[in-house]
Amino acid sequence: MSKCLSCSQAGKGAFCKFGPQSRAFLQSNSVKTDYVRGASFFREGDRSNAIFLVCSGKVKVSATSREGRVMILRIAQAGDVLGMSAALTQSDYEVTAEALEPCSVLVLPTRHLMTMLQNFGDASLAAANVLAEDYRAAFDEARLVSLPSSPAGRVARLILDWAQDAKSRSNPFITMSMTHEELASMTATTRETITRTLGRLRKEKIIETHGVVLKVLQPQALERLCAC
Amino acid sequence: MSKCLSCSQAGKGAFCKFGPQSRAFLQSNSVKTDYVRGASFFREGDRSNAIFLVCSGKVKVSATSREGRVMILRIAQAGDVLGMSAALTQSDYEVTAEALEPCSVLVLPTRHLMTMLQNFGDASLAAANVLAEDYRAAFDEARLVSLPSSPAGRVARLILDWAQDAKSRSNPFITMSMTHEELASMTATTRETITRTLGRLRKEKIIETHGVVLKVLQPQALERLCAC
DNA sequence: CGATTTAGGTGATGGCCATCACCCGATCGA
DNA sequence: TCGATCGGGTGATGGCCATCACCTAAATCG
Repeated sequence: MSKCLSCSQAGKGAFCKFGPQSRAFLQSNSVKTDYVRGASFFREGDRSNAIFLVCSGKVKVSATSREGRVMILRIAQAGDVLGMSAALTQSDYEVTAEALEPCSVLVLPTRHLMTMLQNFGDASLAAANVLAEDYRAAFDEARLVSLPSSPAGRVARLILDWAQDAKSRSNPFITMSMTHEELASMTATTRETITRTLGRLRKEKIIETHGVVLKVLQPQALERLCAC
Repeated sequence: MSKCLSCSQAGKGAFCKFGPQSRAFLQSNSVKTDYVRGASFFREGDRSNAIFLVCSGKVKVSATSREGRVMILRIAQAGDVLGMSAALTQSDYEVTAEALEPCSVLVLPTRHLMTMLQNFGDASLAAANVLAEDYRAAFDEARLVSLPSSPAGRVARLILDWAQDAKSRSNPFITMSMTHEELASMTATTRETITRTLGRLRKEKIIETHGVVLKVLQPQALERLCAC
């Protein structure tokens, strides 16, 4: 695997696998930028003017209602690209992207993105793959929130998703580095319900927690709860 | 606007605006297929092997939980393309596509899609736009279900979205050609709640219905209800 | 170090809505 | 023409969970 020049990592992201031409174009037309924890790349409703290639750090992607209710769509990491949909359709950003950790990012202005897509076939395909990932994240979120019939079920579903993810990395433990508040935003419920639901799952020996580490003891019980 | 050869319509969809080369390729490598009402193009979990260009008819795009709960993602129409994400990532279909009316469709096998994307720049861009639309549909659904705090709020939100849509076609009336059951599937609630909520909105003179035609009398009241 | 903020835990309460059950009218099919 | 099916309407009920309120411990910070 070739290295992603800008990240100096073996990139897994769609934009890390460019050929020499598109890579050179990307390098000379994007600006490397650093964000401190809490800083926003862009906010919901802003006019879109660039896409953001995450080189390091974690990024919270969310949308907010006027009343202040927050929906967390996903947590983006190195290799992910943010703002592609808004840039392609030349519309406002539909989400807010905010650094959860200090982040290093390549910022590629929309006009250069367009040039790149028109000139380099591999870039077009990469853009399509980025959008396919964005779509899956949104679809999974919709599914997570729509299908289980209760908040408790959604929490169960979320834990199951994590478990599957951990399993795919052959790790029996889940590292849950999110606050109850954030979990509530991902499952369309409230902080108190998260606290109580996790407490109940612990008491019923369905899960086990040690600090941020979580272990699933009875996957079937979780599946029964979410029923999806 | 050039005609979409296969639909013989002035196409609005991304795949209706091809140049002569890609259009010819599409024509000679896809198969025109008709589906009767109720027939499935593909079902959730099927191995993906083609994309589907809707030429006429309406298509319900949905996902189902094991327990039978249904989430309707969107209703696709002429010009829309279905199955792009699964084809691009060479994975199983993540949704079920089902004809709500007799449908005429161009079916393009995945291998030909890949060839097309590699050879024609406009096709790659069109694919990216299709994915951007898919993403927006999923995002909007997630937002609709996540942000309003109650089922009644989600119904209000849905009606507001329709109203905006109707307004953009400068039409004061909304044609609601869906059953209460289907509305429930779009708002993650139950048929009874839909019936009762619509009844309440009627009684409070917030909306007015005559058969399938719906008119919003007090948009502000709806916004207060959904609070998003 | 004291003050403040943040994360998490918990009790009380009340309303909403999922569920079950049943009914009615319209449409359809044989 | 008559069941059968489907879409829609409605009552009763009970449980879940959103909301509010308050508390504790830990972290942060001046």
